[in-house]
Amino acid sequence: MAAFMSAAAPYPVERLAEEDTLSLAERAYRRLRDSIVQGALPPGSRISERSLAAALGISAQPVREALRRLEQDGMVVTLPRRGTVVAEFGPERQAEMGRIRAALEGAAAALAAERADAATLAALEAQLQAMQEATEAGRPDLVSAANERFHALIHGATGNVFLIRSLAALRAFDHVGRVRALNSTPKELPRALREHAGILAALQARDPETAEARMRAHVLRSLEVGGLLPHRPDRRRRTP
Amino acid sequence: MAAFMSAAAPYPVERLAEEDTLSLAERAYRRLRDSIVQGALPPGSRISERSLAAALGISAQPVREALRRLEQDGMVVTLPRRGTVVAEFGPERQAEMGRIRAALEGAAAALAAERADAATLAALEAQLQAMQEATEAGRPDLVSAANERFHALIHGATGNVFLIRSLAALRAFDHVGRVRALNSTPKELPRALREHAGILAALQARDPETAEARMRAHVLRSLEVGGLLPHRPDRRRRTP
DNA sequence: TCATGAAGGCTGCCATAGCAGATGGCACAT
DNA sequence: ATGTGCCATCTGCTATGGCAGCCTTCATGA
Repeated sequence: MAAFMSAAAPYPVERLAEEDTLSLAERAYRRLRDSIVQGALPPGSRISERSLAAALGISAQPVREALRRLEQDGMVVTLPRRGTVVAEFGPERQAEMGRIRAALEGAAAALAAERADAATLAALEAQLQAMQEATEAGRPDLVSAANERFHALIHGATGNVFLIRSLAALRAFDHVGRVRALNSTPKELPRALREHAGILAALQARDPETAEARMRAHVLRSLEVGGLLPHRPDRRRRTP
Repeated sequence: MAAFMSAAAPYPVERLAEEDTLSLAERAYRRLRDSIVQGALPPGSRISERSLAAALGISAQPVREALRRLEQDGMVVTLPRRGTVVAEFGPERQAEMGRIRAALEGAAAALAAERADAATLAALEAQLQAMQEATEAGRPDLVSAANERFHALIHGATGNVFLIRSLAALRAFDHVGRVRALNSTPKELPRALREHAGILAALQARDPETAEARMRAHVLRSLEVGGLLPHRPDRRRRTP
């Protein structure tokens, strides 16, 4: 049970909120989510509200809330009066979640193109610049951080709670696959940079359709690089 | 507080599970959600865990869980130690949720095209037939019911919990607008029928791209008919 | 040997009680 | 009349305990 005592978590965006002021349920949720995506809690692991609460040193109530959220995210499945188990997500599950994320990121980009204010656009430009410098410096870790912030800014620009929460869960889901994609080939970093620039251009031009298409293609291609989706050179076949 | 005592709920799909065996939290969630989307709890209404629990005749714990889920759905917003309030969702919010739903429904259709089994395809054909007959009989209510089941079948065919839950929340969100769209003009029913037929054809052809495109267009157009999105005759402008 | 069933230990679920933080009003001083 | 500090009262949040199902187990009987 020492897994829950791990210190760091790889999602700097959410760290902005003070760790101490967060509710116990929220902390338990993030901790469990990180433990699952990092493999500390492999699929099939049985999770008991009581024992987990004891391991975390808190009551069973916040733990229960955290498990409920994880269930909504599809990370655990609980049979009533039976137990809660970490869900199985093999490659096909990962691919599913990735395609769903591509769709939602596209919708977020479209909405952001309509209502992003000047400050947000400036912040996006700053993150793009940071990504550029990190790319030239050959620092994939900094690129990854700027990448996360870039997307988080777009999510926030929509002002839609449902979208923000869903995308936060989905991005946490395949965070590991995303950094792996960035480190795959040396050509990957500048390509991601170019795509981000294209997305930002569409946002500045207030063009929802283009922003959505580019963002969607960006996510899908990063999934292919990460090995979660098969490469599809031909996407033009149609049904009569 | 008699609003929570209302009997019927307009989502026949979820009624398949026995009402008695559902947890109190689940029942409270659906009840509150229906009360909100039907306007019984207008935006800005303050909701107290305790008083609401007393009105429902249950403890505060299940009510709290229901409120957390509604918060994830973006229907309520709660300030810590301050209170919970029904969120404001004017036309622009409705439009947002509609576009998000279009994106997710598209993803669901794409996944369903890959892994829907023969039984599901047959069931979809049956619902299409039912929709056809209801259309010819001039029964918009039956068309609406078959419509909901058609989409629910596709959602279930994906086998993705996250997708299923998200779409259930989104569809509950603008259920009223959807029936209004179906009853808008007499040409609407056969058009929806044709679009469904086209989607099913793409599913049977195992063509994810076409299925996604058609489903997405179908949802977007129904949103336009419902007045939630402006009509966009030209969608081909691009950013250089 | 094998079916059976009762008991104990699990599980998630719910009710109750009490906590700290936030709010509004009121008395008081300026 | 206005600013100020205190207190009753509200809120969401958490801890504790007990409930009803589910599952395993082992003694009992045929």
